[in-house]
Amino acid sequence: MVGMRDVAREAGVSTSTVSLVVNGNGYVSPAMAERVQAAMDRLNYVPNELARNLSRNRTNLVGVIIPTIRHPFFATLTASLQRALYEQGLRTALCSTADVDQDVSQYVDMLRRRAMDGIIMGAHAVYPADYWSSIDRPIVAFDRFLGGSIPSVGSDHSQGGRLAAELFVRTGARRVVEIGGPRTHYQTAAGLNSEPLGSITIAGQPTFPPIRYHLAFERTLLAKRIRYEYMEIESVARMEEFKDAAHLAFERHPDLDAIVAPDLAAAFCAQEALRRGRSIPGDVQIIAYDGTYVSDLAGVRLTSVLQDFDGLANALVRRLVQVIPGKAYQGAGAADQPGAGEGDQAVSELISMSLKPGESTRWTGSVQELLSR
Amino acid sequence: MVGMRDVAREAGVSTSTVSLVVNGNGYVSPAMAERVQAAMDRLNYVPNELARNLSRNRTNLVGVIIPTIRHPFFATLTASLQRALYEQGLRTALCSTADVDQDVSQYVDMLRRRAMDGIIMGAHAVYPADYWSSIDRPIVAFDRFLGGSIPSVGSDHSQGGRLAAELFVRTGARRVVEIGGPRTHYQTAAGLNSEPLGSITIAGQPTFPPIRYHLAFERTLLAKRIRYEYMEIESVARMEEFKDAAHLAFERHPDLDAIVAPDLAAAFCAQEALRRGRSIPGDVQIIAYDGTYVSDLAGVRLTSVLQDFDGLANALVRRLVQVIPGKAYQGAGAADQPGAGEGDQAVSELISMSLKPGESTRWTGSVQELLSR
DNA sequence: CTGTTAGCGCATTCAT
DNA sequence: ATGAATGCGCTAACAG
Repeated sequence: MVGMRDVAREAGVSTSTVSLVVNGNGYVSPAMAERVQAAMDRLNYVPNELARNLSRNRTNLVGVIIPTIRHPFFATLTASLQRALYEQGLRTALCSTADVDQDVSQYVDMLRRRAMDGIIMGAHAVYPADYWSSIDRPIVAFDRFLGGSIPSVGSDHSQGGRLAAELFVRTGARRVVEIGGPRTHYQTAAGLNSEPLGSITIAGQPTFPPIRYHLAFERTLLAKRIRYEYMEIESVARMEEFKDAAHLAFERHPDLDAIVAPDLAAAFCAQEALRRGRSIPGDVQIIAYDGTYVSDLAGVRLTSVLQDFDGLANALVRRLVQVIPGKAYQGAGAADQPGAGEGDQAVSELISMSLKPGESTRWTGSVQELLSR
Repeated sequence: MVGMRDVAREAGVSTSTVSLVVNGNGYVSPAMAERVQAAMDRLNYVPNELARNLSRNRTNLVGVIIPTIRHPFFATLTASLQRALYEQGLRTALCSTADVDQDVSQYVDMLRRRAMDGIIMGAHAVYPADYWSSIDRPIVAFDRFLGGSIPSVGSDHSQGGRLAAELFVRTGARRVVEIGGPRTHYQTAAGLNSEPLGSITIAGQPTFPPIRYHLAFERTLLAKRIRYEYMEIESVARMEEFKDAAHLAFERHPDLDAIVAPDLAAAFCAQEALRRGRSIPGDVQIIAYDGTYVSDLAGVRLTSVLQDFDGLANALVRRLVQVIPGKAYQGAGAADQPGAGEGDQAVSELISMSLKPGESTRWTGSVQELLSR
């Protein structure tokens, strides 16, 4: 293997000079640069990143921890994350817990051992209150709280829930069913922080895990005296559950006239409705919550409350880079916002959701206004 | 940061002893091991993998190159790969080309610079004939040929195509439409190897890229004088195309009575058929080719010719590990097959496909036999 | 069995 | 602007 010293010898210079031209850091006279470059070409020199990594104590690898990459939601998010990371010169290590049947702690260990520069935590895990903060390495959380000073980014589910609920209110829904994730996740999310479930403010910071969506949705509907039911999905990783849930929703609540559900479940609901001879959106209105490509697979184009995947990814990566020692965020961010340099240092950041019109809900005049929000 | 020498000093031993207990390699007296362990705990020692990597010239990272992780097919494959890799102590670097809008060569560079121990190449790319072999680092190809001695693994599409065709033959299909990937991929796959398109043997090795499926399918049908059309999808990365293709299939061939298509396209076809008031499988039979969870989203459970994702992943990873210097495959493999140690050294390996019964095709007596193959 | 020692390949002070 | 020297933290011969 040809190393830097070989190149140096070939070019008749020292290794440090070679290093400089390889990394384009300090100033090297054009003549020298030329000679070194020629030597590198001649010897077919390829820099060794292992060595560079050890020197700079960095990997340029970020772990993305999610339940399963097979789920379209996480696949979409991961795709956006990969792009956002790449724009910062970072590579993506895929760390799905369910696909490998492995605990999150294995990935955290890699972080500790410096096999990764940081992790983006988007999977469910129950740990003592100080577990995450005690790691003391770059971590950001997606759609959840990991405690104290660990930054987190997520969609503004409070707003999303309200959006969905108001759409149903304005289109005259009377009997609404919500299909959602495990309630235990909500419990632990709030419980570990010793906050009552009803409270949606933690440590003075906005709170965004799905519970907010749930609460905002429920609250808005009940205020209008619309009947409302919650149906729980056990595991996000088992996709068959979505199908069962769709079936059960109609079985248990034959008189339902409106459903909001994660888009995979929403797609199944649409099929179930049609199978039962109930028209969409005449008899049953459906809102897909999330808005991946799946919402187009249902037969009808599903109206959806969609998450801004690119926005989420950008925010997550920006936050992560901020906590990686000696790393600066590249591109539009804090720098060009005068005075905003240290502005958004709140530990959590909310990315707003939007309404994507489809054919699965009615569109009265008063609904149009929701779209422009 | 506390390093090995600190631990050594604390335990009153030398660094090499510490190294031995950390890695559990050589023999250390239990007493020593105990003392070292205690020192490590006391000092909260965490080994630094960057240093270990440099020493051993290894990353334990494998790049999985695919077009896009958003596509359910590649998501499913990637999930299986991640598991298979993890079982060999390897981590997964996600390298999708379309999601990042980046050339494959960037990832190959990482491989060259030793940022990864190897790559699994599952994306389309056009390079000169000797590009891949000249890299001279661990590479295996998925469903394609990269030239000379680079191992490749893929589904036995020849068998898969025959399976689909024979099912249609036996259920009396008369007018069949196949929806498939870009023909240019076929062309280059064969073209670069200077092989006529009709030939499906390259360098005496079995050939498996999708062209085989295509050819086997076509051949079987034409032998029975069944009318047959091919519809091309331009880009695998743009999922809307599947929807358009489904629409076009019915538009261009109103008299079709059987379709085989990648499962996303097949799902759309099912919806399109139902929308046009054509019953499934009465008027139109549909076979989903691939068999990810998507084939269950169509409303009817789609009959599918499915790829053995775990089998593919295991084979890919086994082959890759074989070409990683100084690395041995863990678990069931060559070792316990007496005499098979060096047995399957053919450059390409075919994983067989199977038929998954569904509601989208008819099931006559003579069809049952196909299932047991 | 354990300690000593010499790298792994590059970054990066410092003098010059 | 360049070069010589030192260190990153660990592994693996080799010697004892």
